[in-house]
Amino acid sequence: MAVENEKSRLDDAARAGWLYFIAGHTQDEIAKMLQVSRASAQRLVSLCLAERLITFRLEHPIAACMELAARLKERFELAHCEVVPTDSAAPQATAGIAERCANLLDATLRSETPVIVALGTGRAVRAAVERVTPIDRPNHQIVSLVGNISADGSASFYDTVGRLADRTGARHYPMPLPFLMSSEDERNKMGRIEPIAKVKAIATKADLRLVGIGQMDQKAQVHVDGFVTRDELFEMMRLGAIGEITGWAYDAKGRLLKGGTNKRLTSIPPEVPVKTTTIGAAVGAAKVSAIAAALNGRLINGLITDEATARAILER
Amino acid sequence: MAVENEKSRLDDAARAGWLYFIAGHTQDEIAKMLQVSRASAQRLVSLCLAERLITFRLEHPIAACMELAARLKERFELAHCEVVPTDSAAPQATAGIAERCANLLDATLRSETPVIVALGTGRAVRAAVERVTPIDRPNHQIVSLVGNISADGSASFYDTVGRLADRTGARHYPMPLPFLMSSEDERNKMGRIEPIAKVKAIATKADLRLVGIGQMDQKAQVHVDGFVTRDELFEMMRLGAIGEITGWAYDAKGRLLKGGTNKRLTSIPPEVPVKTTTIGAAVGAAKVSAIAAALNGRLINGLITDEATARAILER
DNA sequence: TTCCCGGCTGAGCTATTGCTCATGGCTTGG
DNA sequence: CCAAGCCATGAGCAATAGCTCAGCCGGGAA
Repeated sequence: MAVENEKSRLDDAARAGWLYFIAGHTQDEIAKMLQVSRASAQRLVSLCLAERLITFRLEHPIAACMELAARLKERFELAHCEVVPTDSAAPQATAGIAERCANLLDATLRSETPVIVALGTGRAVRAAVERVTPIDRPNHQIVSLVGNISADGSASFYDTVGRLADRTGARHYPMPLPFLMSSEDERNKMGRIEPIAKVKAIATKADLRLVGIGQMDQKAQVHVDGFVTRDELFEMMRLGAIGEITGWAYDAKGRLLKGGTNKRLTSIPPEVPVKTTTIGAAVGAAKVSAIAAALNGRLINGLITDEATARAILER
Repeated sequence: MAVENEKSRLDDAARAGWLYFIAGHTQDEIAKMLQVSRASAQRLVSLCLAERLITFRLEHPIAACMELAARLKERFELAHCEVVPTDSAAPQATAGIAERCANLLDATLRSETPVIVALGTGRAVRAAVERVTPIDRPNHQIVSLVGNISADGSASFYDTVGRLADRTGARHYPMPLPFLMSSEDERNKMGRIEPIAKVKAIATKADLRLVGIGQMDQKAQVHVDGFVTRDELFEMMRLGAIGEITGWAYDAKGRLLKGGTNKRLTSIPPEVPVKTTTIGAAVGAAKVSAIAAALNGRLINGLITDEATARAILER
């Protein structure tokens, strides 16, 4: 009898679910049809869901992305995660994630109360800044996490901070230092001088950090862009470097390396474990290890990537 | 650009649909996530549904039944249709449909305002009456559509009207006539006498008619039960009889036959096309033709059957 | 350039849904 | 047989969703 009742209850749940989701009736109508109170009809619909009698199938590429994002968020305890469809014509293209990053920046900057946004390196970050909707927010602050004076003394091409400030009217704080100093000692000295200390102080209070993630292999962006030499790169790789964020190299477990260029790096060091919302933006098979390491080491607590990369990270 | 926008809109719709149906967020939350107003989020969810980006799958035997019922209702313009799972152990069993018929009777009889229920023949109808929940409704009326005096003058075993009246305290009107009279003339004469005319008058005003559907083959219930002889049955079959409702034989197109036993039948003739809610209750492969003909001929505007039978009717 | 049109948007209202709580019937164990 | 406890029920309320309407924006024609 108990089993009988149970079965008939599930039958009714299925009926209610069908009428609700498939036939599109209201619970009131269903209640009348099944000769029960509306409250019971509601319970039946709930039961149908709870017992997984009904399943939803979303036939759209986006569905897989949402699913992956949810899994990444869960697995790495992320505050934010977005996965965009992979552009099959150009799997490395940053356009997709840049759009999402821009959207995130838009959302953050839209706030009327002053916010501080800190920016790192990376093509995606740069592209994102270009896509930010112009808006007038003079009380916001944009701060750079990396030195943006290149070796020859000119302002770097990567003047993302300036560009973003242009678009928002926000005060901006570029880091008036070379990417690398000539020695650890010199780096430490520079870190103490007033303008640098001020930038650091602001960066510490950032509400949002948006950073690129670089892999440390022969095609490492920091090397390609001429910030580190071939020898420096190789040394870091020998020390176990898998990836870098704002120049800070870390190993396969996401631990910042003690030696090599990290000693002379002027970039603002990542908080470990991260507390501020720190979104990593990166795509591509080459970056999978670097991204996974950053996630594991809690160097970032947010990720914007594409479907292929997300899948690869989860399958490791 | 138009295509671009369209695509991105569908992407958002898919995202919204995923977040709503799969992740279970509210539209308010989704609005915040997607940086749109709640109204827009609602539109996106609607769009997701409208564009059939999302589909519902109900993994339960009942789902197929609901689907079949909906198709039957549509196809034959039925006011009411129910399909129950086929009892694979006993495909002819009327238990399933009887339960539904009883439920329908319960619902009808529950009304406080007086209703008139008319009953026909059939095992399912009889079984349904037995399952009706007792309730006190002295102002309802239960009327028989068929003569319930058998050839030997005793009250028929099929005294469904009396049984139902017992359970409801309703006034009841059995039809005090044999199933068949000896001649057309006699039948017509009887039809005019006071008590019979009164029963007819009440039956005409019935709010609900619940009838069985019999097939006209060698195992026809009307013959098995001894209401018509073998010869009479064969004659009706020769005249094209496929099925019968309250004894009234009809052909494959659902047209009532002019000759044979129909001339001597005391049952109240079906309205053609039917206006009163008239529910046919029948299951079994043998009855498929008879049911289909009744549906096509608009002899009934409601059907309670099982999955196998429903499927067979629709596949004809 | 200006005007018009179509479609999108958000505000605000109403319908629908989800949930809580008090009640009562039913089962289980003594 | 009775008592205790469990679960289902329906009323009523708070949250959520759906819809209408007026206004706005962008694109195209004069």
